[in-house]
Amino acid sequence: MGRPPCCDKIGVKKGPWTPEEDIMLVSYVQEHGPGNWRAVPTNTGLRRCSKSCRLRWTNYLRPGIKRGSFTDQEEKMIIQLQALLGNKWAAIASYLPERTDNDIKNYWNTHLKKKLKKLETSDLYSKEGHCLSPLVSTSRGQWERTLQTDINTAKQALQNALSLEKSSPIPEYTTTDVKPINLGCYSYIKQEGEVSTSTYASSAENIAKLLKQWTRSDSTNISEQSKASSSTQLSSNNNATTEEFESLSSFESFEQSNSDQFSQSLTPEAGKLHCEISKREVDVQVPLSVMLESWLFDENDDLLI
DNA sequence: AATTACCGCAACCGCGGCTAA
DNA sequence: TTTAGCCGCGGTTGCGGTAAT
Repeated sequence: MGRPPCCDKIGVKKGPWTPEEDIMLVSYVQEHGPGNWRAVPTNTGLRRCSKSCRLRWTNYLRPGIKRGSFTDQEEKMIIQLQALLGNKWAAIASYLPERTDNDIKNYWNTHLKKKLKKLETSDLYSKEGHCLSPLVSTSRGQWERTLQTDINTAKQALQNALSLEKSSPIPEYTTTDVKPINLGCYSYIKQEGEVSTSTYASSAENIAKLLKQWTRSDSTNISEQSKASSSTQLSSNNNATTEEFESLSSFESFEQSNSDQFSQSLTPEAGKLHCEISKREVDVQVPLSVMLESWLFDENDDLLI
């Protein structure tokens, strides 16, 4: 099936986004909310295809995206969720709402895959007598045993991660952890020589301001628009703005709005976990770690057949 | 100092699911 | 029922930065 690419129209721009384009896109999304992407290029005058606009928003401009290096907890979660779900990056990302699926996918491909490969070949690993990926198993029975072990391993690792989190909470995401500016845009600036770094910074601030105003003035609409924010890289060079964004930690609404879609794409195990999380989030604001813990250590868990 | 190799990340591409006409 | 178009996802590519030689 498939369809011809939407981006081979004449005059459609490709490549890194400029700050100006970012502002145009953010302004539009503020006004109309995310969605109806096909209308974006027409209504904004952006010479980008709708797909590119959506991607730019979801992977970069969307409020609440955490940038910088992954924490140990995040890393462990990704490893175990990957073992459970496979390369379902969007589903995995739903458990790490501050990370985009693209980020997680990149991190997996560039770091974790190698790490696990090393682990696989190491003596320690062979002593364990199992592997994290069911792909290496051939027979169904083998696969099921592997899956069982994987789930147990996942639980154990998450238990460790969560107990770690209790004793030493996940560090606050400070401005020092954040790249001051986007490298892609920075490279554009360097290449084109049209605008200086300070100009970009000012543009980034503008975007942050736009987002700030949006989240303030339209707070009732935020959940409907499936968007909320905690902090954003775009405001990283503006401490006051960052703090304001951190106070708006309502990614749960975003999670909730996509809950059904995510659940459908998950395995029964992960689906149950996800539904459980979603359900509880509706009732009360419970920390993710507590919900995970609850699911992980539920003695009546009937999924581990 | 110059060149090469590798790494990380943003963005693109193609496909499948879904839905409305 | 068929077809066309939109959306979202996963895989892949391209490019800038940086470490190694």
